[in-house]
Amino acid sequence: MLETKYDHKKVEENKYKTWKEKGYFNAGDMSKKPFTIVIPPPNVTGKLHLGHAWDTSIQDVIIRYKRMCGYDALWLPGMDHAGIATQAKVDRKLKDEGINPREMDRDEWLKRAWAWKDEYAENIHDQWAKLGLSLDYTKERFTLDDGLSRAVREVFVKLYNEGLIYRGERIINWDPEAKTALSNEEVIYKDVKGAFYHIKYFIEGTDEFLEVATTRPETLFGDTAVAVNPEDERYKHLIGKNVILPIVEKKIPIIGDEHADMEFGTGIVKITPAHDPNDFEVGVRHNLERVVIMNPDATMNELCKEYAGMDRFTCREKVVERLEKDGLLIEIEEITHNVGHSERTDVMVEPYLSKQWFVKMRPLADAVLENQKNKDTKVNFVPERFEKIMNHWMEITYDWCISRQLWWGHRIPAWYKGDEVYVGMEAPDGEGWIQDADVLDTWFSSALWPFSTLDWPIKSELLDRYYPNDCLVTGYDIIPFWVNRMTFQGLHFTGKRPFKDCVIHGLIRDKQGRKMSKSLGNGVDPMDVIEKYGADALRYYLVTEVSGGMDLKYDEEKLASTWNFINKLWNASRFVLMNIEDLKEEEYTLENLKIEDKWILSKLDHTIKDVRRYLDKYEFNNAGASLYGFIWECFCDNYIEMSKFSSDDVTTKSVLYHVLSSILKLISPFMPYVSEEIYSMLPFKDEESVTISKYPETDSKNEYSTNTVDDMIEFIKTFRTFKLENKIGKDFGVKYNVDGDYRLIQNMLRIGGNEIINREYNSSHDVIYKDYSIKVLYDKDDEGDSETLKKRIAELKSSITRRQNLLANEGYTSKAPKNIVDAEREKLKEEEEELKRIKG
RNA sequence: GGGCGCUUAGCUCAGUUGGUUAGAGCAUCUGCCUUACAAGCAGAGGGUCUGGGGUUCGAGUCCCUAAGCGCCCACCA
Repeated sequence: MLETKYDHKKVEENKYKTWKEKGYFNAGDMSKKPFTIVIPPPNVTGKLHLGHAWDTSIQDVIIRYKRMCGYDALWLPGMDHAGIATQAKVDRKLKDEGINPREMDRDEWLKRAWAWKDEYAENIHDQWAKLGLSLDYTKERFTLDDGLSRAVREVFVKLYNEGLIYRGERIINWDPEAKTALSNEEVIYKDVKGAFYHIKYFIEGTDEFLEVATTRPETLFGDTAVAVNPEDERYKHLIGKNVILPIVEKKIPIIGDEHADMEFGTGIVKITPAHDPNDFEVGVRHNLERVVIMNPDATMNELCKEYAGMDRFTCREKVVERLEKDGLLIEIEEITHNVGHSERTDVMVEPYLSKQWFVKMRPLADAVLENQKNKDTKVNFVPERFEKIMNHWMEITYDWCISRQLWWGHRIPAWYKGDEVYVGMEAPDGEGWIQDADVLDTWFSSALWPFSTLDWPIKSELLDRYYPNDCLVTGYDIIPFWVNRMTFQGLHFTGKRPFKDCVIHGLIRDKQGRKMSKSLGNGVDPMDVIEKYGADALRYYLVTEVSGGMDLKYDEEKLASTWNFINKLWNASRFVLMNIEDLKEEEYTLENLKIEDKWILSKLDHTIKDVRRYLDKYEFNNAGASLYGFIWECFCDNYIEMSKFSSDDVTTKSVLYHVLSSILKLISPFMPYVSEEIYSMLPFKDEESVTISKYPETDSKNEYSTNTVDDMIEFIKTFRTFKLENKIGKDFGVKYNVDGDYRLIQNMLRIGGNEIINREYNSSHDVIYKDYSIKVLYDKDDEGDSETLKKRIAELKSSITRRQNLLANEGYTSKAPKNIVDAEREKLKEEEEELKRIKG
């Protein structure tokens, strides 16, 4: 028998291991229709956070539901090598050991990185297990696996041969800490206090100067022109002349270019083509020299005279001091502006001229935009609005910088010999070829995840059967990084969308609404939550708390209340199990149903219908609310109470059994542990585990009208309210004013017998609801109608007036749908009758 | 600058294609140890749905508009 209290620790012990050993999570039943989800691979950098718990819980609910619905459900697990993030962590660890990672042999370093990966992958496995995720580990993948690496090379080589990958010298976002290029998506813009330095650039051979305003005076070493707008009346006559570059004392031309905004600042811009993306474009138009003035670590290089070797920020100070001394500094205007920072290392990104590999995005993005117009082949976002985010990105996207100056990742399959470049799956024959030292952006391999995990480019059974994936679940924050890229790569290489549905959830925030982050220290470890409330509570809370796509404010009180809900289910089960202990399978029957049996079976049927409908639409909050209401209100508060008066009846037992086992199945995708625990204690069952049982289906046999019992319940409530408001204790009498079936009402109110009048009372009151009317006899000191009665009369009167007015309105009766108007008339009639009865 | 979201009970959130008197959990108040559960039960109170305008017989829901909060994208010499 069950303990009186739900103990999540006991319940969640050992079950996962059994499920895994039994192979419940393994896909491959070819007789069934496949349903696939591929997990968003977590980074092997560390622990899973609450966001992962949310993301994976949603997926587990979907996949368990589909599995129970009879699909060959594959949920493929895997992890991401997470290039820059992992490399930074491994480097830090090495530094802590006193080792300079960049002085290590590359292969030695990689050994350390793989050791790190193994360690953290185990952590993640443990956490997945605690969460109870039904992953098919036989198909687990890692982005650096041989197969996936092959897929990466294949894609690189093909895109290169198609002219969609190229190598070029461009201004890229440079992370001086990690010393690597970054993509635009890896740059976070933050408001930073800075200044406009107004500097005099003297016009060659004159005493006149141009007032140039810049936020980055230290880059003047790389200036190769000064631009004014060609339409600018103030300066256009100067175009073609030269200015003397301060400190450097070099002549540079004044050019006319539309990049110079007449309205902004002084209208004069210094042009530094090697250190600013806009200036780079200007440089291309005017054929300007590109002078790189920094080293990869963002210190100034040898072109910067005595400033060489200085950090860029120190250099700025020194240059400003020097300009001031030379009388070239006009003004320092303090401003706040947006400056790019590296997503991973948080250092200020340096726009930097360097040779990198790029994916030419335009044709790939256009293909996505085209495909999204086709209802049958598009990626369906849930909620729909997130499609706009992808489409917008596709519209404005520009070439993707994919090379990273890191060690941890897929080596770029390009080899160089002098000026020759070879791109191929394997190293070219012949002597003297040197492979590109760089690796690919992590997201390059992630972009292939939906099919590279299924053996692509090998045309295997896996790929054939499980691709496209049915569903992808992820947060809206990684649509640009990942969803978009999977979509264009999927389309380009398989000719199909990578997944049919893309279910988007929000971010987890703290109680104040702030994003959870390491720096704020407001993060919550899902393992701590599981320790305290159990995985079932955490899962149910996360999955059902908010509607789709919304952020979730983490609130521990809600977990406590979810725990209470499970405890309620636990105790209801305890009651049922106690009552059906002796129920034999062969006795089980749903014949000879009493009215309350029909009522609960019908309510169950509705719940099944709702939950299925909501789950099919990925509306987990609605599914949760539906289950919660059914379990607590319909089953516990009403049916169980009613059943206590016919507990020896084999039909009652059968109904209790039927409803409980249905509840366990319905809730199993959300709460796999507790449902399993209780299911295992049923006297007989369809399957050895609820995990592999069949998800309940609606049954037209159970479509009974629930009105009668609903009305009785309303009557019971009215009666109780009356008693409470009039402080009536146990001493009162009742008289039945109207004939009818009062059995349930009597039982629930414990007023057994048709008539109880123990003695004379000085007061009485009719409690009436719809077809039921009971006179309550009691002692009362003061006179007059009871509050309950007054309230009901007032309620009825106002409602009747409202309905009369509504029905008198011709616009309403002529334009509103007939069934709604009829229902209105019907209700009016009922209320009028009730009022008449009350007033006697 | 462009776009998106949010604003509903004290708090956290639901609210299907417009259709009774807007719901839930927590919190509050009242009464209960009623043998499944006091982490519970039975009740109660609490909302001019951010403001303004419009469409409609009818608006929390659709349209316009204003405000506050949050996010995304772009620009910022």
